[in-house]
Amino acid sequence: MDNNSLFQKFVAFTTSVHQITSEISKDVKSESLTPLQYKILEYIAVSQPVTLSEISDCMHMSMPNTSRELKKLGEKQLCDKITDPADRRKQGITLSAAGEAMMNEAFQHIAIQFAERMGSVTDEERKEIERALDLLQQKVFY
Amino acid sequence: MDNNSLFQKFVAFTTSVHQITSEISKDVKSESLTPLQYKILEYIAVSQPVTLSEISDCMHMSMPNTSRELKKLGEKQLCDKITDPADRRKQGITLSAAGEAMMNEAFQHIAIQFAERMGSVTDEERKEIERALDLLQQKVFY
DNA sequence: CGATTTACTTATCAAATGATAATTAAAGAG
DNA sequence: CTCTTTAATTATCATTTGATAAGTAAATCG
Repeated sequence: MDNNSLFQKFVAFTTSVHQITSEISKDVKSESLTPLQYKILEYIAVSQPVTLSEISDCMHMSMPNTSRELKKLGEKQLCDKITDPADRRKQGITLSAAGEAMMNEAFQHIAIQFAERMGSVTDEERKEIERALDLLQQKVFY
Repeated sequence: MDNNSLFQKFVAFTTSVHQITSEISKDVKSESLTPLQYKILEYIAVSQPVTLSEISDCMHMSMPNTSRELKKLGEKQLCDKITDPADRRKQGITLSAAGEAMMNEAFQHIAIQFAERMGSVTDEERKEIERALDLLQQKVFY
């Protein structure tokens, strides 16, 4: 059962990834944002412009709940909705300037934590790590 | 800024890991268990025996809330508490037989999903993947 | 055109989770 | 033996999140 030992490693690995990412982005959550709202902003940031339905699908939440949270984000001036001229039922959602600023700051903060963690890594190791990330992303986490 | 491109990869990678693990373990959640309760059981499963304080620390939840959830898990007969004879304030928490059974089934299910995903991977690739997992766990997600 | 479907909204309710204060019992310090 | 600290519990409340029913407006179908 070689496959089984690989699975063990997979489980241990994903557990570590969850733990480390949560640690790294622990105090990123701007007050005034719930965890869910932060995650939605994160998703918008990397996928914008995006529709409500897409958010609903990708984040596994119902349309009504998605609508509610997005309304709150809109009220907080963190994202903009633009009605799609080609299909006026759809709304293209993007980060507002304030939203971009907030997310930039958040990513900045995460980047610093990451840099600290990577601190004493040689160039050679850095390349190895990069190759390993590519490999796993391609063969396992696609 | 070579470090920056590595960071980009890191973010993309961790996002993928979260997405794939959530997909793989999507319908594992036994009804009658809340997500939090499932995560706690998962933690107990890999770290048992464990104290309440440890769960509280590692899962970033307050003692009262930890106590509440553990009480529920106890009522559901999924875990046992054994008072530490050396320090009778502490409780060693383990999975009950039923808890073990449930978690075995859950892991089994995840293992199958994983095997499907790994399906057409050669022995050589498998070894590369294993090395990549080891490397990243050691240098990044420690 | 009328009927149906799609994208989204509003309202409401229930459950899950987070936060705090107060309490108990055991252990450790002086 | 007191005093303090530690581990855990109980009770309570607020907030967050999930689920469902019903409604609106635009698009599409026939």
